[in-house]
Amino acid sequence: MTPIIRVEQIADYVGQEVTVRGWVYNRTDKGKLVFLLVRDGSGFVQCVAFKGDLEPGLFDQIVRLPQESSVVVTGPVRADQRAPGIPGGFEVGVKQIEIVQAADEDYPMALKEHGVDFALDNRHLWLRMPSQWAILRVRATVISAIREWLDSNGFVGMDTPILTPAACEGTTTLFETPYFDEGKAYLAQSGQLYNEANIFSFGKVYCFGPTFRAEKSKTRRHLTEFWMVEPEMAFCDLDQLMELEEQFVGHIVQRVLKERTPELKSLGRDLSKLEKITPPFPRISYDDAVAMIDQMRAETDDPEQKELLKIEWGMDFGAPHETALTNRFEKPVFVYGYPTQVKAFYMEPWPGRPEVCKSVDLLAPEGYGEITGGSERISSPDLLVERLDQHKLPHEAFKWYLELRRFGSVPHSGFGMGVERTVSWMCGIEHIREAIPFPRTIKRVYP
RNA sequence: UCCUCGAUAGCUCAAUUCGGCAGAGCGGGCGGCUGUUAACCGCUAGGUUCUAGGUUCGAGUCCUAGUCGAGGAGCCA
Repeated sequence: MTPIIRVEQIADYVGQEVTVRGWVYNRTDKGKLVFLLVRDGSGFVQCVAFKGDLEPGLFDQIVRLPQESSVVVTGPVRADQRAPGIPGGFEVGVKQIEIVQAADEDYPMALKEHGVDFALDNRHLWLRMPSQWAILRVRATVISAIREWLDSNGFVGMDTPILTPAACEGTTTLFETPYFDEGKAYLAQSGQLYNEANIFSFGKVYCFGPTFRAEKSKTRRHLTEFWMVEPEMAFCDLDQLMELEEQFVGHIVQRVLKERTPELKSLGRDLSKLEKITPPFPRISYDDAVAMIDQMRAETDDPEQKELLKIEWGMDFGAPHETALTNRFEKPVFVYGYPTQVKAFYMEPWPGRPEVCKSVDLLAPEGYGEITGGSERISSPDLLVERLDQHKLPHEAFKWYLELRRFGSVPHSGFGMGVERTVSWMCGIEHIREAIPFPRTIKRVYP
């Protein structure tokens, strides 16, 4: 019996006869010779058919086989440097071919660049293109690496609710939905507050799921529905948080490199840049970061840059600031100690400097910007009440959250990491919408 | 919410500073080719130039309004 193989393992079958099941991605016919580039989900492999090797009539069908036709191909595997594909360098000589379905001839995705609108309208088919296939394979590995590292480092996976009663952080806009007799519920934009409850039972936890933000952001870094992993730890301060984050991110990058090199290469990613991503990561304070940006602003001659890089102590960083800052580093860089006024209500103040809080963002290199945001949380019940009042947040909604500080409060910290931004950085792609199978943006909920 | 840009064949795009016959490549169809890499060669079909007005002898092109989209600011992961 001929083994049915996956293309990603084809190197193990050189010289053997195998069966490959998949779809015709491209067809090139040259008279009595035809090349089919077949994808099977695990890779792309070239299948070569000679007219003389096949039953009369069958070759004529293959020559006319439309793109995306489903086929079962059987024949010997050969190593051949000329053969394209992913991983490439191998081909299957066609001895038998079963045409499961000859696809319709009006398949809309051409083997070349498409406009954004067209590609997104056809996302259900665009997913079949090698670039999208490669990116989403990297995404799956990023997710797997996230869970693997947390699960093997004492974290307990906790699912936090997606339907929530109110804003976790009062600032951003929420999607709302009717909720029986209770009035309205809101789609979660973070599981953090629930995780702060969870740590008092489990010590170290993480939640991982979709989050929703009705922000009217229209940039290459934003989705309205995106995936976020949020670890939270009891007995953890800001320094320990940064140590943990760099181990975590380093692990994810190295595992992607180990398992997804063919995919990254097919995307044209510069692997040497990722190979450098190992702990420790540089750490700079917000104060120093402001000074660095101010200096860069003074050094640039570009008037547009000068305007974009305007900064004063107390302002949050915009994308241009982050990009300028990270361009100075080859690794992700921690920026810690942001002004209290630009951050959420629950962040622990810096000892002796109430205008600064114990927050930290991790900014990815090559212009990819913020991939994690975290902080040490306020552990004092009195201070937390004070902050709720300052932010004009209702005590009633936060009653349960305040109780966490009354029954065994401890220093604790956590962060959130955006999966799509991380995947975009790994893959070196331009736009976050390619880092999720079916992107949701302010202008798109189809398909 | 603001700024900038865009919309022409199924797709990607042309169509001359300054208005004058609607074009090419890919994809489709037909034919050719035993090593193609988004193959190549020949033939062929394919158009309400986003919508509505306006200027003009004449508008894809100029003007007005609108629709849709893009990426940037703000906000954020």
